[in-house]
Amino acid sequence: MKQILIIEDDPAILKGLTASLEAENYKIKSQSDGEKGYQFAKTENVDLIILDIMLPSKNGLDICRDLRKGGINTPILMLTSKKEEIDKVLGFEIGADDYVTKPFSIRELHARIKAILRRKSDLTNDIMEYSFGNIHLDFKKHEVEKNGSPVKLSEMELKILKFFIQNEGNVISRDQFLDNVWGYNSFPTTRTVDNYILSLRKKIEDDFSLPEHLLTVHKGGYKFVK
Amino acid sequence: MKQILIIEDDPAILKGLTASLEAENYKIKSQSDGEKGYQFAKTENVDLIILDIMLPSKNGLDICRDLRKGGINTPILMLTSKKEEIDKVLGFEIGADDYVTKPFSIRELHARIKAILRRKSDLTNDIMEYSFGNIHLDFKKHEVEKNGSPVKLSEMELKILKFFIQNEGNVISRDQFLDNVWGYNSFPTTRTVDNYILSLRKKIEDDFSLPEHLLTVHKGGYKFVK
DNA sequence: TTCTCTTTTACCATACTTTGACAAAAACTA
DNA sequence: TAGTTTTTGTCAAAGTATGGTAAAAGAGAA
Repeated sequence: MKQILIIEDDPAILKGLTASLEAENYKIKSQSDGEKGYQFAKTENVDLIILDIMLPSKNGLDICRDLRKGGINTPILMLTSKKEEIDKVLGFEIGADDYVTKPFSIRELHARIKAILRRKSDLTNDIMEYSFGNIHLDFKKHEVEKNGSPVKLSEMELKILKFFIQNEGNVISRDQFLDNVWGYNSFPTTRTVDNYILSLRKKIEDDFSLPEHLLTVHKGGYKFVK
Repeated sequence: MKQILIIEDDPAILKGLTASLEAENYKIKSQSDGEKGYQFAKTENVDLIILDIMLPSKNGLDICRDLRKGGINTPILMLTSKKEEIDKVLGFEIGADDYVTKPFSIRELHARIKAILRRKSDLTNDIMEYSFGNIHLDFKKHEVEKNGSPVKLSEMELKILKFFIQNEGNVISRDQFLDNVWGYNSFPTTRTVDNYILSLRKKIEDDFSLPEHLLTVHKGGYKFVK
């Protein structure tokens, strides 16, 4: 079971968070004071730290930065009140992995937690390059080649392809696509997914009507094979 | 079929919601009074609660918090009128799983409902791979092999086989199949089951007329032996 | 504006699901 | 035991849902 450390001073929030996350099968530890939380995070081994920006005695940003300085790479998820604050949170300066701005739903929080944990544990998540068939992908450069010549993929198409690759061989339902590629705040039709599959097939399959890599699984969704 | 409890005092909204969600194949129960809704939620077993924040006699926030305090973890989706209100709604303090702000589209609501329900059911992970005789199954990849070579099973066939495996050795009546594999919302003939058994036997037995794994139990149903 | 990317819509083809008919087997009757 | 009834096996055809596809509508950026 994954362990999560919550550093939060508001007892109401802490209690609610703890209950919700325990219900999702995480083991929760908590600290309500910034300095204590920092010490705890430094010494104890947890899988994820949820950190409120506003804290007594040592604020969240400082904790985060100091942990990173001290070589602690435990993933950190920040709770912030205002959108503006987040600019600093992410990136090198502070080093948090993700953030949610209040108000947020448990669903969103949990989705982000899962995403962070997955990212950390799953090497395929930060694939930068990948090849299959006569296709070569460079996610970093946002470049795709088929038989050596460039093919233009849109942002969405690339994301979908990446998700395919991360789940190579497994059936992925249209809803899974919507959840994972589109996220929790947009709700296109499942048919939208079909259309992306179509255009991806046209771009990367030799014959889009006889796909070899992006296969349909009737009543299941799609799956990618190398 | 998933059951949803709607706690909402505005009859117009309630009626609309009920109709829309019933059309999406949910079973709807409703309460228009806060206190009654709370009692109902506490005693009856539903899969999801949709809760308006503004209610007579006991408001939505209180209901939500009290349910959580009482150890009830049924997912809750809040309906709020103004963005501002949700500050408090948030999972932490109150314990709702998600929220939508009015006005909202049915499609969004439904997408969120699906997402919440899916998340809950994700936790009950089941068999992903299984082998018996010369058959190997991979439910995640949706692949079946007999003697190492691939066999095509439809979604239904796979579900049935899975149900067989989950009840290995036990006699399963045709009605049990219909209830568990088809669900409570479709009513095929029991003959339909026979037909699936037939096609499964053809696909996985060495001699479909002398089955070794999918056995007939006269007057009882079928049973699976490894 | 135009251009590009995203999403919806609608129609069609196809694969899957279900039904119905009849044959075969098993169980019951007397 | 044979005759009758019930249950199951099997196939082919009908019915339905799902996916493929193109084209149009919407959204957003340049």
